[in-house]
Amino acid sequence: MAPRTRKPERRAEALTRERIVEAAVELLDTSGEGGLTFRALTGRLATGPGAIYWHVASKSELLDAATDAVVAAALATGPAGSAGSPHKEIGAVALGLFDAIDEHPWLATQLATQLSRNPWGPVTPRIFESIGRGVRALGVPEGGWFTAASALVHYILGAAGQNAANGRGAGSGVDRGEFLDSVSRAWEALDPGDYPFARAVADQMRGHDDRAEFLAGIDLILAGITAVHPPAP
Amino acid sequence: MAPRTRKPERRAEALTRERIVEAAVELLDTSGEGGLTFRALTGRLATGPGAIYWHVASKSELLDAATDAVVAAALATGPAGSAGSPHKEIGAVALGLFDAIDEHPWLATQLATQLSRNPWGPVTPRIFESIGRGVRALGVPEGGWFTAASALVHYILGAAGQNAANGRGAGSGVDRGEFLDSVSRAWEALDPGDYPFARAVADQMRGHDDRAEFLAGIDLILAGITAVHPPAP
DNA sequence: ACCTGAACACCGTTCAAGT
DNA sequence: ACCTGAACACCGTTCAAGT
Repeated sequence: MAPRTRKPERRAEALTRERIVEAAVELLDTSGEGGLTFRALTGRLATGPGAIYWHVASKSELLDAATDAVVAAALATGPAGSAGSPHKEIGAVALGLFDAIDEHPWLATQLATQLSRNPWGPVTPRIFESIGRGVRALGVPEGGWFTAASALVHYILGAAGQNAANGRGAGSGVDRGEFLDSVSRAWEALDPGDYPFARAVADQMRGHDDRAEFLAGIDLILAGITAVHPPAP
Repeated sequence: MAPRTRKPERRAEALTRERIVEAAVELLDTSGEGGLTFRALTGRLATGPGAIYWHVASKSELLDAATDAVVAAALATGPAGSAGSPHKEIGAVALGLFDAIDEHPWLATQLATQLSRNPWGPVTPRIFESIGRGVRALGVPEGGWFTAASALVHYILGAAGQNAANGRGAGSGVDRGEFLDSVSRAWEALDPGDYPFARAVADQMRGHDDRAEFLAGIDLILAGITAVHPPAP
């Protein structure tokens, strides 16, 4: 037993970048964005801050790594091309990200922060790739790939951010229906001269289903792509 | 002179919530997101932290107020309905936000943060209203208003966040062409098995124009809206 | 090469005290 | 009602020292 110590893979003791990122994700999931501190991290990993800084350059690098790890996992489900149609495949990828944000609420803010600080980091090509395959399968001519994929990616990230706080009501304690109702009433109470549209739409907002609405937006963009690039007959 | 002191409006000395928000925006513009601290703020306003806390509940409320102020200003240009067509009007609103983020780079992160923390705060109805008027003018039936406006708003916010760092190269010191070129080469160097699409599209990415690409995405969504809701003959 | 942990500079926020 | 400013708790990061 314990013969050569050649591959101590399973040792929980070894401090690696991976283990640090893992612990960071757990802390973020458990205690939210404010929960990730070097104090909490050293406590959980039973080390000092110096040990963490040996593997990771800064807190923001750690956050980037956590974000990348969660996004990669979200995009890895669904073996690429598994869905029936390109349309469905794009929807599946989008919903994968949507659900990841639902499970890891900190991801919305962090994705936005990371993408606006470093828009061309590792996360962007990951998402582009998953969406892009669907775009290509849709029959869009090569010249339109970048624009079509960009539009979808931007929509997905924007929508995901906006819908993040709507989650399954986890933590907030307030019922989602009640919450939307109060927002809807707030919109109805806006100045009629300044906000005619918001008031008119308040009722639709009240009853809307995040997921369905999210997919309806995808459908709208796909319809636009098809209209601009009609499939060959 | 100085007869009754009834309306000391112009006195620079009076500390008001407005003046605090104004100073916060200036600090953010000058020194970036990290530049807004209560120390810097008290220095600039010549007071103590307690004075600021009398007018503002917390730093995050102050950030929200700064965001709202800048967004309101960005949407206020263009007297609503001034553009020729609904299509152009939506484009103008979108570009207004796009440019605001270009001028205030911190706005991208802050918008994303605020919208994912409090998606139904004052900023949302503002943007919805501006976009929504265009949607209505487009002839979309009332039942489709919420979905169409949501799709546009989400796209705009997502794209704006992603493009924020591309600004006029202000601060970075690196030429934009050079920068995109290096990113493009990085994408071309990705694993061919894992990233076929990203590699194929790297060249289009290299030469792309943010603004034009942004508007092309708007066009795509508008085409989708028109396809789903064909205008009455 | 990897880890320890005390120390540093700085932060948001509070609050008793003033006017 | 509005402002002052010292004090508090906490944070990310560093670094001389250990193994």
